[in-house]
Amino acid sequence: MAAEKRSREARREQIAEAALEVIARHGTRSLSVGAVARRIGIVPSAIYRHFRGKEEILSAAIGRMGERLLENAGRAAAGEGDTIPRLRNLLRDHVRAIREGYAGPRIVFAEGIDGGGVSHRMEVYHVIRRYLDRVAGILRQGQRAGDLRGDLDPEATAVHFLGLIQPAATLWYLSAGKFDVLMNAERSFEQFADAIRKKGKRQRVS
Amino acid sequence: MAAEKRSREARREQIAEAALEVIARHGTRSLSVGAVARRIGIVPSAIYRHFRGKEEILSAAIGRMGERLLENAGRAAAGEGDTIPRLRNLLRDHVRAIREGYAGPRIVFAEGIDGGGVSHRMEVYHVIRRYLDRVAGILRQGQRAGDLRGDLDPEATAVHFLGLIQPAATLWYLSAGKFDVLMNAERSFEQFADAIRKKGKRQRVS
DNA sequence: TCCTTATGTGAATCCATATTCACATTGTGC
DNA sequence: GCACAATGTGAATATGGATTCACATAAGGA
Repeated sequence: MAAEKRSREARREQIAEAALEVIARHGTRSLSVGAVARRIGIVPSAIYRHFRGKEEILSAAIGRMGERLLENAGRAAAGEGDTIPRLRNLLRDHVRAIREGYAGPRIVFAEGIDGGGVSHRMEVYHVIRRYLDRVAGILRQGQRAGDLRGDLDPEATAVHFLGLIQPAATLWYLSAGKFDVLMNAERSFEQFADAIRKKGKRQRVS
Repeated sequence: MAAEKRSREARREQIAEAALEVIARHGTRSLSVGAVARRIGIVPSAIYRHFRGKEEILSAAIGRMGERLLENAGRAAAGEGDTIPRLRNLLRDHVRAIREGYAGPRIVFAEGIDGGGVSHRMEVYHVIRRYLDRVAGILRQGQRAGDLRGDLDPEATAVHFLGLIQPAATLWYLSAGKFDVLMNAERSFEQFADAIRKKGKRQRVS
């Protein structure tokens, strides 16, 4: 039973997407060339027509995952209104992504990824760093707008923001979805918001 | 070159410890029966005299790791004086463990662990939950002592506490130690402390 | 329509890892 | 000292995954 041929571009996209889906569904450790091929409906060796090997697939998948993560943060950065609700919305986006089973949160928040060398770690690291820069940007905006304390360090606070969701995500994955990620993330967020809000500051009307 | 024979008990301890050392040094994905055996200086098949298989080694390693994590939290719980410095000390213990290269943080904070089934995920999950219960206990003590806000939810706040260090740890591992885990964890901690401290409360003298 | 190239298939190869098994050696108890 | 059990060794086996390779087929261009 021969699969339909696809153009190089189309197949590369499909392969990278299938890799993310395998990760999302079964975890990063279950990613194999075979699993990706099966998901698409081709044989494993066909994959090598489009990617030089597993390492290249991983890089493509990480790149994709990173774009989506940055999109989320970019949306929050581009939004209008008071900073804290925007950050809350970003947090909720992450919770939604976790629950709906996207691969990005699983890689970043819970399991890491490794296909044979340091290079993927650095790729994931740079994805996270770029994301944190985005969040730090939002925090700086908030400071300029007078929503947030002027004395907070945007970079370190962005790391803290990431920590509002990471443990909840980890526990959600470990418990196969039983842990209440939303409630915990939001409770943590309220404490965080309390700490970063400029004192005496009321919420601006958006 | 024959290795010295060891009693069952001694060897089991040695194997479990070697497993944690392999993880600490090279990450959870590099754990193999062979790597453990090499670390000890015996052949891989000798391992099966003492453990039924890799899965049992993993369980022993997770158990050990869990005990150490709980010890740390237990020390903070048993300490005296104001709650917030005790939590800060606990946080610093974690940072130290990360930097000194213990396996526990690597498993819990960054990479997870998997040897073939759901069972290890649940083991790690339970380790973390027991740890969080310990931290929640410290928070309750703090509430009763009047150090902390009475309206904070101890369980959710314990999750937040975990989030003060987890992203920093993840980034530290991903960057092979380049990320400043201490500074970031402490900055996050200051915001956290601000949010949970009972208002108008001065630090008790210990 | 024909030819060439791109892509898919199926078999084979290689490698690493987990594990079993038969033999060897050491340590303990009588 | 001897016998037995426990533990270590080294070879073999099984499995899964990554990858290569020769052949097959489809698609695009002349």
